[in-house]
Amino acid sequence: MSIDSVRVTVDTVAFSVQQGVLEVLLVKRKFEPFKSYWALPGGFLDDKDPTLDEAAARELLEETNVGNVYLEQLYSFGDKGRDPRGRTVTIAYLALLRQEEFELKASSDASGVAWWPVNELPPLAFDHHEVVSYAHKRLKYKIEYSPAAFSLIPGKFTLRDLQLVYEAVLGRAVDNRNFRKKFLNTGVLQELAETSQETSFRPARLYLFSEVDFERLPDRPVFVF
Amino acid sequence: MSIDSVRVTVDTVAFSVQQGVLEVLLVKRKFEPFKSYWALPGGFLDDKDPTLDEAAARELLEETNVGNVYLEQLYSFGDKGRDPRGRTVTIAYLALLRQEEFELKASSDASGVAWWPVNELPPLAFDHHEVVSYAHKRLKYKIEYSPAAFSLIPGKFTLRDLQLVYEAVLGRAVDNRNFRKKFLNTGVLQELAETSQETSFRPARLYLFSEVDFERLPDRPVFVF
DNA sequence: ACAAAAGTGTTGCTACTACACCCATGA
DNA sequence: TCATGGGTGTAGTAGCAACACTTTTGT
Repeated sequence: MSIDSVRVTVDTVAFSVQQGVLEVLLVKRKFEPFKSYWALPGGFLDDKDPTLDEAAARELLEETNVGNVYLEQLYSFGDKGRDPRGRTVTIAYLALLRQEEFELKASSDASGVAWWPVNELPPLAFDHHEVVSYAHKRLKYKIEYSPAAFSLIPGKFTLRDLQLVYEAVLGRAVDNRNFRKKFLNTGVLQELAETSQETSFRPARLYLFSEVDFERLPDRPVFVF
Repeated sequence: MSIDSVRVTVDTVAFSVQQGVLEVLLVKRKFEPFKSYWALPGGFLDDKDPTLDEAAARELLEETNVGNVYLEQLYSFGDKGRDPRGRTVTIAYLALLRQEEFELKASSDASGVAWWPVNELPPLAFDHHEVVSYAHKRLKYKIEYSPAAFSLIPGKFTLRDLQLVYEAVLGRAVDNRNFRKKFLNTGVLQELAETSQETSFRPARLYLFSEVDFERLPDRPVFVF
């Protein structure tokens, strides 16, 4: 048994939607292995991290300056040979956030941080392509029965904002009549008196997501369209 | 950073249904920590294991003599303090099987192996209660949109067998008229000419699960009742 | 008046729920 | 003939998909 030669990292697939495009947060590696490749933000589990979730949050903050976001554990990857330095188990996390809320800042062991459209990724370090595609698949499921979409839009949003998130994540158009009807019927949207102003055309009504009303829904609400 | 002090184990929550009762496979620990407590079968990731899945299968076979079963990764647990020996990350697996197909055999570092009803578990080592309850929750979901239930019954089965599995896993009765109707309509059951004989009352028709027909179903078929 | 997106209603269909009784068999 | 599960049908309802046009606003 080679217990002590196993290393554990915690990496995060952070998604956001920008102008209708689903994007992933990547950092550019400054050191070997995979020097100058783009990779998921993450790093070694530290014995001081109280939990894996906190380790993921810590690494994400250190490497990209993104903090205080929705994070959930995704899957663990541990095939022999996925890291040339030796046996490495990576616990992957999923994060959902709004780009506008953060100013990206690379850590000293990276030469860059950037958002990349999930459909136009550069070559990635390790098996990070596989990790991203697993995360994307999971997000598609999540968005259909959880309030995950609301982590990707501002607190006050229009129905269009919400629909754009669904279309970006699912990768297909949805019927907007049915979309609105269905979402308004769920009762998880709180209509505001305000309207969005930034447009040169008809202003749209703003809504809030109501967490409490969401909790009142049946076990597995379905937001599919 | 304390990279080398992190240990990785792979533990399995193996479920089966026996006479309408959902049961979990446990081993009795022979050594400290938690000596003589019951625990999930599992052990340290070995550098020779090509994948985590294979590590889980290997440990399950070594510790209980159960092999060649449906296995899927569940979740990773890594809170500080969950193992008194030091930082330990456990990658938990879910297994589904039929008790009749295996003869349990404890490994030399265990003093027993047994099936325990999930609702009457003894005190467990480490945070294994949490792991089991996570696995149970996941199984409830899985059974509703995947053919997981068929891993818990023999190849040839009656609709009653199938219904008992759903009731055991979900922990509630289901309407048997609707259950039959719905399942027969999915088209994933192949009716056989044979009937089950072991009863002292009316024999029931036997069915086979058709994997190919299952693949033809929509993305997320729903077997909920 | 034009461009752009906001917003809305109806119809047909499918699929779910709820519910109660007769049937076949072995002992 | 009795006990036990095997097996079936219907009616009401809810919710989904498909589909096109009018409204509001800024320029």
